[in-house]
Amino acid sequence: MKIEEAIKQKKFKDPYNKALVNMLYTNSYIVSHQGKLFKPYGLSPEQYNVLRILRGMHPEPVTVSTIQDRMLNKMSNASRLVEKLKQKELVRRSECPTDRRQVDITITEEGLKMLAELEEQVNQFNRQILQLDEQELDRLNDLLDKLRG
Amino acid sequence: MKIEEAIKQKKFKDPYNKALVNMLYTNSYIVSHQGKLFKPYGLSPEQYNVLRILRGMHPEPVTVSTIQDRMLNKMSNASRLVEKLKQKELVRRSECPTDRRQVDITITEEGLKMLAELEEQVNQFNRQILQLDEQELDRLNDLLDKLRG
DNA sequence: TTACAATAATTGTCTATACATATAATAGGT
DNA sequence: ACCTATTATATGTATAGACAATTATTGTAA
Repeated sequence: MKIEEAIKQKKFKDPYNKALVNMLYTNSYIVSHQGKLFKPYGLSPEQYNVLRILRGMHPEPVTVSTIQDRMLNKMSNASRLVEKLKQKELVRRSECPTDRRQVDITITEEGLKMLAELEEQVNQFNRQILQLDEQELDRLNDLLDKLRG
Repeated sequence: MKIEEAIKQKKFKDPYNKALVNMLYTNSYIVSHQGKLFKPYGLSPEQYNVLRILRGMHPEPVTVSTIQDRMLNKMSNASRLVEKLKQKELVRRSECPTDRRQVDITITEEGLKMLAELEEQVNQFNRQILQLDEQELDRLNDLLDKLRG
């Protein structure tokens, strides 16, 4: 469906405005569906992302600031997300031996198990939610990379 | 900057995963900059969007559910956003004469004035934040429209 | 070594999203 | 007219995003 129909706006000021609106709308479309996928597991999309980051380094621990660096949303609060994951026993925190300011975060076995359970569903979801073929995905990735300058 | 560098992830499972991550990351990039633009005016991006919707219909009033329909984020809470705008006297609420369940929302003169002040800044912002030429913007719009199926 | 700047993480506050539920008014069928 | 379903809006609650401020620790330079 064209963005004009989706938000019932016939005209846009210029292609810049249209593309910006289209980005925001499409993101909201993706995120709202994604939320439903993770909900049965009691995870938010950002919590899932943090688990992915931790698994990528496992069994090495990762500091909170490194998590922050790699998060999709740089402004979100890694400290609090980690706290939520810890309450669910999906991650472990320990004082960093070389720098007492830092906190080492490690994914637990339960965390890894949850990711494994989600793996196939997430792959299917990605294919379903993005109705593009591989060539179009490549073009989209290029355009987004260029968009950010 | 390529998405791989931006979030320091060397590889992605497949192009679907990469495009999804790229969408989320790029959206976050846009929204965080957009927030700074509106902040001096005490508006959030969604509040701005609601004002735009109301201006589009002015001087006709618009019901809360119509606003909801046209919002970029369909899951957000139009009722509360309108309440915030009313506190700033940027919109007016009045009972709909033909259906007492509905509430007619109209943008005030102050609301129109604020939009007018923002107009040029927003246009410049859109051009700055999207580092693409017009042909690329068209392609991006097409891909996003197709993406949503 | 002491003083000050820089860094890592946490906490507080406001706004917004997501979603469930509540309240009130209207529409439709009998 | 009456009952019920639907619709429009509002409200409650949990999570998250944006951003300022705080605390604790480390680095650095006089």
